[in-house]
Amino acid sequence: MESVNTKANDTPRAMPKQARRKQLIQATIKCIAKKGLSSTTMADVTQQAGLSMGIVNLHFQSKEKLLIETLRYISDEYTDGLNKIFNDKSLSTEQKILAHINFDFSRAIIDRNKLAVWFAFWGETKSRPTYLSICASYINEIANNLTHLFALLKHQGDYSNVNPELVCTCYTALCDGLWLDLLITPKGMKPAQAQAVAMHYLATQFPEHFKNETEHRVQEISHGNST
Amino acid sequence: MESVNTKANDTPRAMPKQARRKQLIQATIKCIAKKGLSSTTMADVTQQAGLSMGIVNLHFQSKEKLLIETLRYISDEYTDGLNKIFNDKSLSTEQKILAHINFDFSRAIIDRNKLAVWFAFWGETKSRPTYLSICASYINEIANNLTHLFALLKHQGDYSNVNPELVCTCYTALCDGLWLDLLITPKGMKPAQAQAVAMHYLATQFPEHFKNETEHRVQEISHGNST
DNA sequence: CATAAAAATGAATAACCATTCATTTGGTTG
DNA sequence: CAACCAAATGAATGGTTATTCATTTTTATG
Repeated sequence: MESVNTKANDTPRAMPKQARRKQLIQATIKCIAKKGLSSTTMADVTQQAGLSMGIVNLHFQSKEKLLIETLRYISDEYTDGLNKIFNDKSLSTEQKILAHINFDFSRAIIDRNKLAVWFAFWGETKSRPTYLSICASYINEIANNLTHLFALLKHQGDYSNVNPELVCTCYTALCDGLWLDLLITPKGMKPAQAQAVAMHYLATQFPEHFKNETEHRVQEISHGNST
Repeated sequence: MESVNTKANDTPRAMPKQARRKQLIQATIKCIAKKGLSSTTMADVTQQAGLSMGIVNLHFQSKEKLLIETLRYISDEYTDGLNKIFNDKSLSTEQKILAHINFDFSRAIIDRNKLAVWFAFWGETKSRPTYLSICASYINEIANNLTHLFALLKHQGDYSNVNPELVCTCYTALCDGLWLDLLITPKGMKPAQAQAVAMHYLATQFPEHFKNETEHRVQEISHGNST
C-alpha cells in the first residue's frame, strides 16, 4: 500500500525484485479475500497484479511458496508494527498497552481483506506445518512482550491479585475473537466497538489505569447503538 | 460418531439416506482436518468414507453443497448442544453458564478436527455468502441466549454496573479466541486451561457467583505448569 | 423366486490449473 | 547505438479433479 502499487501501469520493468514480490503478495491477499484461499488460482493472482502467468513461478518457484510468503508478510507486518510500540522508549507501560489496542484494531490491520487471509491460513495450520510454525513464532513473541507489560503495570497500582500470564492469555484470545466478529459480522461490530470491549476487559484487571478510558468508550458506543 | 460409523463394513446397503449423508459429512470433516479445505478432493472424501467416487454427487449434487452441509452440520451440532443447556429447566442461571463453559471446551466440540473445520469455513466467509449467513444465524441465536442469562444473573447479586450485552460480546469473543489457541498451540493450551481463562473473565463480572470457582481452576493449572 | 425399484459403483469425460520454457521486451553498459 | 542480459510473457503441456452415467448390486414387493 505504501510504496508499491498493485496496478500494472505503475510498474517500471526494472522494479527491484523485492518490490515485485511485494506486489504479487498484495495481489494474493486481494484474491484470497475475494475468492477464498481454496479457489484462488495462479491466473487470478497474476491477473490481479496485471502481470503474466509465468511471473509467480519466476519470483516464488511455486504457488505453495507464494502462499507461505504471503502468510509471512502479514505476520511480519503485524509483529513489526507491535515491536515499534513495545520498543518505543518515549511511551509509558500504560501508553504502550493503549497503543496496542489502537494498533490491533486499526485500519491497516483489521482491513477485512487481511482478516480473511489470517483466518484462511489459521484454518489450514493443522494440515500445513509450515503455516503452523510461522504462526507459533509470532504468537510467542507477542505474548512475551504483552506479559512483560502486564507484569510492569501490576506494580504500578494495587494489583497484587493480577496474574500477568493469565491476563495476557485472556486479552490475546479476546482480541483474536474480536477479529472474528469484525470478519463475520461486519455490520454488527465496528473497530471502535471492538476496542471498547478489549478496554473493558483491561479495566477489570487494572481499574486505576483504564477504568475511565473504558466508561468513556463504552458510553460512546451505547449512544450510537441505543439498545 | 454415535449411531453411524465411517467404515464401509458397518453400512448396510439400505442405510437411510440421512445416515449416509451424515457418514459423508463426517468423512469430509476428517479430510478437511487432515488435508485442509483447499486440498480436500472428492476422491479423498469418498475414500475416507469407504465408498465410491460417484456417491457424493448422488447424495449432495455437488462438492459445494457437501461443504455447505458440512458447515451446517457442525453449526447445528453446536447450537443444539447449547440449546439443550439453555432450555434445561432444572438448571439455575449460574449452572447454565457453567454448563456453557463445560460444553464449549468439551471433547466433542473442541476436538481439533472440528476446530480446523470451523476456522477453514470462517476463512472463506468473506467470499461465500452462504457460509456467512449460516454463521451469522447461529451467532445471533447464541448471543441472544447468553445475553439473557447474563441479564438474569445481574439481578442476583450486587452487579448494577454490569452491562449484559457487553459481557456477552466479550465472553463470546474470548471463547472464540481460546478456540484459536487450542487449534494453533495444541501443546501449550489444554481445554481445562481454556475453561479457567473463560471463568476468570466471568469472575470479574460476577464475583459473587464465580470467584471461588475461578481461583480453584487457575490454581490447578499453575500447579500443573509451575511457571 | 421373479421382478421392479433404489442405491451404489467406477471408468470415462471434460474442465481446470500449476508449471514450463522458447520467445519477446526493455534496460544497461561500454 | 549495438550488443548483452535480466525480466517478463503466454501458449503449450501434463497432471489433477469434479462430474456424469451406463452398468452392477442390493433391497423390497407380491
